[in-house]
Amino acid sequence: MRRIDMELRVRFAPSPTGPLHIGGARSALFNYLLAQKTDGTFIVRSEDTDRERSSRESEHNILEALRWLGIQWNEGIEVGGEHGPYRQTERLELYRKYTERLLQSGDAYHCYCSEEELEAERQALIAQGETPRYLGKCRNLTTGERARYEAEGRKPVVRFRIPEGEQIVIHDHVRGEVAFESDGMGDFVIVKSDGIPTYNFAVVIDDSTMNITQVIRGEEHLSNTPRQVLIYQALGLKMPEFAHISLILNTEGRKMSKRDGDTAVIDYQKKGYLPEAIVNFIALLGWAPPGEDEFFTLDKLAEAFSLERVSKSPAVFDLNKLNWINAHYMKQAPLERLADLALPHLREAGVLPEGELSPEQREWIKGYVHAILERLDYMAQVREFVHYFVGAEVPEPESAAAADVLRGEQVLSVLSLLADKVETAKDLNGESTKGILKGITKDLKLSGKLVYMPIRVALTGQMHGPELYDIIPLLGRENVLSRIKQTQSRIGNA
RNA sequence: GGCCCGUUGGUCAAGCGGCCUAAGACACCGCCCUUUCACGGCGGUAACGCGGGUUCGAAUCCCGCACGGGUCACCA
Repeated sequence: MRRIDMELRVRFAPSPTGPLHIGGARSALFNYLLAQKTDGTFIVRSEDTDRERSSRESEHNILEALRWLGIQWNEGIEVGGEHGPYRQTERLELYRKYTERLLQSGDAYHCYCSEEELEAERQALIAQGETPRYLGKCRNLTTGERARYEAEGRKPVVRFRIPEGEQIVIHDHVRGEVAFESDGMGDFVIVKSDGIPTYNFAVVIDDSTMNITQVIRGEEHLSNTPRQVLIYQALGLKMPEFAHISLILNTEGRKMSKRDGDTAVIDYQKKGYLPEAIVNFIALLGWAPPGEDEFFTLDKLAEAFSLERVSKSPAVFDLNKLNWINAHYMKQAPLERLADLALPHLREAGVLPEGELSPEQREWIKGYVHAILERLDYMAQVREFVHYFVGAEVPEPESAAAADVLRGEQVLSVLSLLADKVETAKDLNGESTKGILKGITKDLKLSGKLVYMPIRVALTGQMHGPELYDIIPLLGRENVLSRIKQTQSRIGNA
């Protein structure tokens, strides 16, 4: 066999009717990984035959999401290649030719049934406890009958003629051999009355003409595969190999749907998750690495990936684990990058102005992110900590216990000494703050607890939180003094 | 409803007939670290859906049942 015959060609073929979902991203990823691993070709095309719901905007969004994740394609939309065009609506002429062949050979025929007629047939079958399907009313129309329908102005669809009594066996790389009987299938529509092919037809022509060697897609396509196989056979086309990967479920064990909250890649991008964390996480849904290691870059994934280790059972999307993985990558990321990521969320929180930032502001963001990094699962959470670090106002003590801390007899002297030291400090930074705090315990001969806790509550209203030597410099001299003053007067009034 | 797929701890999963008195990870709980919390370290609780076979031996193979899911569109 020549090299060219052996080259692996895989594809991701989303329908541009919405954002890229987590499940779609995983399908794309698995295809991409296999192509990378084997030096094959990864193609992205668009299945936009649903004119009602498809949009260029969605297509663009999906492509952007793939790029953001780092999933690159070397052939297809916006990239080009020898097998284009890569949008189904731009390939109509091609489908027409194949339709003609099927019509000629008798493997397909025109059907003039109206929606009402079909619906009535469906209901009747359901009432009899049978599989709702098309029974083949128009299978053998005479020319006269056809002419009469045409005269009525009916626009026909083209249906594929399902052979009787045939068994279709699919060799699936994930599921093994799966057998279907042709008898339960009705003749299905391959070309709609507006001349646009349906998915099951177009996908066959595309995969075939693009020389796809492996079709890796979601399990929801498994039941449709025998229909596609029949078309390959009728047309005498070479069939790709199949691999159907299991679905991703929500916490209730059902297929992830919009109602479960964040199901699109963009949702996570907006919340400030890192793309490498998402990739790592979804790779682990339905695929198990050979060793103990759980952290994989895209390159490492491509090295380690294989269909043999893809599991048959569906996986539940576990946000906890995503968060853990994301936190891991955040701790490794350069502070500059994290600061950029934090920026939009801090703006939204109203603590940073729009427009260009001063170098001091940039430094402040870096300091801030650094101070709270270990408590973050994803970047949008930076908003939850601003009250510690921003503003002249200190929140009321969070609890009775916190209020109690401020009732200690040493508190007022601790606070006024702190105010003195902060006011006179040459430079307020982490180091100098440590010195100040230590100095207070020394000067007043107090235990650490009697110093640190009241200061914490006086400055933040909270019993817990980030290190004081992070809070104080970031808060800034004025805010610290103002917060101290505020607490002092609260104590005085109590 | 017919057809198809699946079923190991709460979750992701290893396991491909003896190495299993079933690995690892997330979550949870406890302890340690930290003059707070978090991070980190150490430890713990927790699973082969049920019933039949096959076999000297089954989480692993076969059959049935149950449960979950997918599909049966002029959606993809």
